[in-house]
Amino acid sequence: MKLSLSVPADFNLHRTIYSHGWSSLPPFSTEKNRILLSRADELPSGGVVFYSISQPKKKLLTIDVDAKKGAAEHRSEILRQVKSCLRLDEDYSEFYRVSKKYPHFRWTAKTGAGRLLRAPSVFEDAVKMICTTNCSWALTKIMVNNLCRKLGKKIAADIYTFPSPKAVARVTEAFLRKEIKAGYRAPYLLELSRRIVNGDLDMESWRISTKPTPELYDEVTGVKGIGPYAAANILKLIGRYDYLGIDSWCRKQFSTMYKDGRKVSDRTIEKFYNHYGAWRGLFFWLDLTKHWYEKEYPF
DNA sequence: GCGTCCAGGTCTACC
DNA sequence: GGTAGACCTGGACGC
Repeated sequence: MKLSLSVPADFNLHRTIYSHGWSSLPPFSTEKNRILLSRADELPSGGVVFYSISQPKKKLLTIDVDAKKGAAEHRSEILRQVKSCLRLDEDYSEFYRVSKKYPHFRWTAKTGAGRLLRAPSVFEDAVKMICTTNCSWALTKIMVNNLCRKLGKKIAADIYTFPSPKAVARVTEAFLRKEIKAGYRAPYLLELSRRIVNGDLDMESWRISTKPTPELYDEVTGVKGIGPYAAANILKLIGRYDYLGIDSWCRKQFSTMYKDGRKVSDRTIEKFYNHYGAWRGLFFWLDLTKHWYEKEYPF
């Protein structure tokens, strides 16, 4: 089954797929030499699907739903998931208007950069974000792969969905430590999942929250295992760009770009991007990753 | 092949 | 409010 979806004129699938590392973590996957994003999904209705997204025309996406790898009849649900992951319902015209004021950032509007790929659920984004903390990218990939393979639903050979909060909540801390390789993050993942299942935590409401960002930031950092770095990046995937989310890679990259490799404090970096206002987190990220598209993606 | 060391973000205890 | 140490793993390195 093939679905079509019209997209805003400023949308660029290539830029969104490679906006950060999510496209190389399951249940997302990409293909070498093709601008194509695939995903295995367990839909809110319970159906499982596998689909691939391409952009044959500037204002049109094609979604190829593989009928052999899951039920293909969930048309509206699939479209809703794709729109959410690719940030198609969000308006970036204000961001591009601001970016045009800065010669250093005029390229963002010209290339359609800015939409950061996200998962259909905040839960998946949050779990993955915790799995990026205090470890190498290689270990993040191992943890997320294990989560999908051992707790997700199998769709086809080597294709699994991301586990639901319920699926994570029913395993033990020892399982998460040893089988998923989450190590000391295991109690964080377990508490997060169990709080969702018990109804103590409604992460999904963060995407539609009208709370001021600092208030939401406090709520996000209130979840065990989510500190300043993870919270800032989760907020970016919600559409709030007030915080930078500086990690060791960002510090190094900033230092290389602007300080001849000298050590820099986070305060210096924050001051550097402060005048970009509510969009500073997005300017910060696009600035540090601009070279990816000219050289090679690091994930 | 084995042992040691280091990097990485967050939490907790302590000052 | 700031700081030190623990947490855990993979990878780099030396032997």
